[in-house]
Amino acid sequence: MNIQQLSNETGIGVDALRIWERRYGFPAPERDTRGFRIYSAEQVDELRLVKTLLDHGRRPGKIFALSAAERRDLVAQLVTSDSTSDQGLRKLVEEGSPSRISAELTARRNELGLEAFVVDVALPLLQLLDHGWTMGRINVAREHLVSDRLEELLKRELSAEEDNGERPQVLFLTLSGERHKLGLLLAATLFKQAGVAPLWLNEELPLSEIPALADELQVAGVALSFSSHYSPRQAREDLGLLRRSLSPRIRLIAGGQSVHQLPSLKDLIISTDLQQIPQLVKRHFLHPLKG
Amino acid sequence: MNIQQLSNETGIGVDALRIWERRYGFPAPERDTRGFRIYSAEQVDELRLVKTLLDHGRRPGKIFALSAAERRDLVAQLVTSDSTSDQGLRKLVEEGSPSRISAELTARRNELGLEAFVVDVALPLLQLLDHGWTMGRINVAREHLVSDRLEELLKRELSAEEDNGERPQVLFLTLSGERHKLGLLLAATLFKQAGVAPLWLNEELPLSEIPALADELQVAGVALSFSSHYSPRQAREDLGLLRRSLSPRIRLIAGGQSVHQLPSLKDLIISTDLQQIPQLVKRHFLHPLKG
DNA sequence: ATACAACTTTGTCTAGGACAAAAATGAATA
DNA sequence: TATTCATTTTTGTCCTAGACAAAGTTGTAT
Repeated sequence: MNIQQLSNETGIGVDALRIWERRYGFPAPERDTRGFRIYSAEQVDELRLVKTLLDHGRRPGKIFALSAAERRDLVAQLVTSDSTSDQGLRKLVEEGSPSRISAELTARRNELGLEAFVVDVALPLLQLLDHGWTMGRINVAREHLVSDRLEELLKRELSAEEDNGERPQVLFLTLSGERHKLGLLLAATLFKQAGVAPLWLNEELPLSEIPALADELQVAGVALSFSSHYSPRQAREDLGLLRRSLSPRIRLIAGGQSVHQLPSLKDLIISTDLQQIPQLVKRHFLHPLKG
Repeated sequence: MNIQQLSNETGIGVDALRIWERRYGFPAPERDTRGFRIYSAEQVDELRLVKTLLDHGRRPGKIFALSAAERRDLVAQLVTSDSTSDQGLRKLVEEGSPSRISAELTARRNELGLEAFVVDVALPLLQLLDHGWTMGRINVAREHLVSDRLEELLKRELSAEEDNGERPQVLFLTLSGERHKLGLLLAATLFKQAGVAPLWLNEELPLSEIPALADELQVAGVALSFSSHYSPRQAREDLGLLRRSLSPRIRLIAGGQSVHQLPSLKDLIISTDLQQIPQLVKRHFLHPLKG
């Protein structure tokens, strides 16, 4: 695998890969006849672990000071503890066929109702996927297979017709560079359940486009999420800028890893817990004066 | 805008941008205090046009020999869909509300049937969006708003239950780094209409994961698309590698800009025309012995 | 404990060079 | 005239190595 492909697969920049080799001597790929780097499958796996550690806030200097085994242990420690006791769910993730997965998820959704499904099935499922993937228990393909079925189900819920037409509209989207959308999708589903009309924008949008769009669509709020891939600093800066350029009557809601320990900004709603979304919606959208 | 952002927006590689400046003196961006390139909005627009010309087969040497006005004229000439006579569609793109867009698209789909809808509405719509965007007529937000509604509709078609269970399964996906999925989604819809059972993977997948997945799912084929953002060179290499690592009985289908002028590989089906998908499916999937 | 200054780490940019692959050109042949 | 083949030109992706601001860490003084 060449350096460009590796960069695509891991999300680590080409320049970073080269300078790590210069400074830390790792990764040290083979070279082809032209002197071009060729990375082995083992190096790719190793770099995936490195990326996970980076996403959890460790710095390269520390990471490369560890042995491969120590890195593995550390990752195991950091990744959300694998305490999901739902064996059915685990089995589904590890070996279910696409149609089995869809069927099982749909069955659970109907049995539990949407709200309980999101909190007790969808969220644990995401954690299971995340954990299984970083530890190498399940491969990327498997992860996508499962998460795509969940996404399909949730999107269907989102686009289903509602009873009345006078709900406040809320725009759900991610900024350019933020590719993790499933968490936000869970939130959007709960928002809908709680009484708003979610408008889901699937594609990432440059910050500068948002104020005009929100204005044009006359939404009551804009909800964003920032996964661990997004630097917290950047998230804070973006949210500040967005708050200032957005009309004051439009509520701004942020969620996701990178926003958990954010010093709260003025007129910014931070949502760290899916379970509190119903209250959040009531307070900020349905009975705004009582809040 | 810095060089990395520009590269993301235009799909032109960072190295290409720098070497064009070295060789042709264009683009010649301002520099900040550190000597870093800063591209102006005009240069970004200009480079979008350049990219369009490249995608139409012109070579940089020729492109940069032209004046800005000549380039604009040439693009106007080359871009097909300005001739889309469907004024309703154009108006919808430029000023329809999300719900209006969804309603209109659904109405047309029901009126025309799926096949005609894809060919006569969805495809022209994509071209209209692409054209409007390259010429600066519509902004990113608007483009996403419209394309997301179309995506929603098509996904619903894809996940709708079919009559019988014995269709050959085909896996639809894009490789890591390829983010344009709508063209492939149109194709998948037509594949379904023509009698295969499409399995849509929404998230990009590393090449190396595909053979095992295809095997596990027992699919009859794998379909990929490569937009103009994907370098044709890379596309060819990837397809060659995939062909070699995929079980020979699994058909491999490729589509998209970057694959149009590809010297045909052995045992690779290249699909450049949506209209021919029904025949393609018949020949390769339904009556494979007659082909 | 908190604030501030000094130091260290890090990734993204810079420049210019090399070279294979693709495209264009030209010459020779059918 | 059309087709093949060899040569030349064009082109983008990789290479090395250096610079520096921004982010993170440490140490000191309040």
